[in-house]
Amino acid sequence: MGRKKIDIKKINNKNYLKATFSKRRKGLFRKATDLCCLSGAQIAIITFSPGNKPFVFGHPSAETVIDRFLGEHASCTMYDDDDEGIGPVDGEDGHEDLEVSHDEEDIRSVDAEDSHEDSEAHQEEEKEDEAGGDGEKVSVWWDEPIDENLGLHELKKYKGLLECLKENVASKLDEMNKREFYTKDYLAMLNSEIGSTSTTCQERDLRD
Amino acid sequence: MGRKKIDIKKINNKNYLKATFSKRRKGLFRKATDLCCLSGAQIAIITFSPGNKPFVFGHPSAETVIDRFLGEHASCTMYDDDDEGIGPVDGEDGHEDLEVSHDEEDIRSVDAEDSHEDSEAHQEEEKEDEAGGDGEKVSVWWDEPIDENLGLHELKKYKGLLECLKENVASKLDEMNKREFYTKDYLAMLNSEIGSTSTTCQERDLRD
DNA sequence: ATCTATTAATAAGT
DNA sequence: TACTTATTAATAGAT
Repeated sequence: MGRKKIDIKKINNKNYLKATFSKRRKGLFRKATDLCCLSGAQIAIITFSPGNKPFVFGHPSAETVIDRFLGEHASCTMYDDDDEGIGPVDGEDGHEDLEVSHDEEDIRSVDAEDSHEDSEAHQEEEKEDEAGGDGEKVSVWWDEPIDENLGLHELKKYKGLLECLKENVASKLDEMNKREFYTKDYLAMLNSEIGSTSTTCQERDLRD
Repeated sequence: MGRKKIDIKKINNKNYLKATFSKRRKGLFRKATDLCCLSGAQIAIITFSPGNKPFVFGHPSAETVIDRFLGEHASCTMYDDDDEGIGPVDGEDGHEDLEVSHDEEDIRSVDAEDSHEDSEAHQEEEKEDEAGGDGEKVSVWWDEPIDENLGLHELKKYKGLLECLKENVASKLDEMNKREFYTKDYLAMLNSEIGSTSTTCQERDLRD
């Protein structure tokens, strides 16, 4: 899709790599946004750029979707790494037959890149401590640059921690599910938003 | 992008909704695949369709990326004996300069849909027990019957991708080995996989 | 699921 | 990095 067809293989030129990642990442998030809007599906996208900066997209929020995902296979207590079980995700809903029980519309994404921080945030009901204005790299964890030169070592080191986290998430999620997912009136909010923009998508772009 | 421009707003017609979700979800995953291939970025996408069926894409695996994401935010009870700065946020980054410390190449995704279950999977090093097939809805791609209409088209389509992955793995593996990270012989595995099947991608499709 | 007409995304170039 | 434009890629509607 460009002046010239390109092979889908690893790009080595750093500048080209960055430019391409940036463009395509945006395109990917745009696609996700469209899909969410059209179908009401819940989507979470977590990306670690070539520079290892996290960019995350989520509807209703990355955490919500991730929790649901983890919760659906982590119904038990433990799971070693050998359990790659994308488990039988049937769980709670009997046979929704396309019925979207909770149809909130809220799309958000947060990302961070070396020399470019670009966040697209969308309506939300809470969490909005602030973002941005802290000079250049900002502050809220979910909207943070979050960078560290970690590697597999770190990942390994936190393996246990993560497992613990997963457990917590699993139980929390379970609790949440029992209470009904989210009862917030995203829709109403959304409608008002859509009324003016036809899209719930807002985009912030903080250059460094 | 079609015979006619459509508004990006909630689709109500169920059949149209399903068809659209299906098409676009595939498009989204394809985009993610391309982005991974081109940039080597780690990406995880979790989707819950309108029918609440999970579809997940991950490179190197959804869990890997999710864990990394959660780990970086994990501010809970972590017992890190070595302060390696995974800290939530900031401070200062070492300016990774695009260096991808650990870059295994493996793209996988698993999904399930009411009337359509489609899984695209690629190389992996282990994990292949698991049960999952919990009846009819979901299942784990690596433990599925895979009998019905195999998506040969998809398979062909990923042929080139796999080749690309193999290439990447080769170079990355070399780099990795030097650093002690992973010692597994991904390359050998990859080669045998690609060599024998021309594609490591399997696709299942269960109509309802 | 397939097949085209069209629109959308994007590689290069600026 | 943000635009612009020529092309390719994705996909809406129809089969």
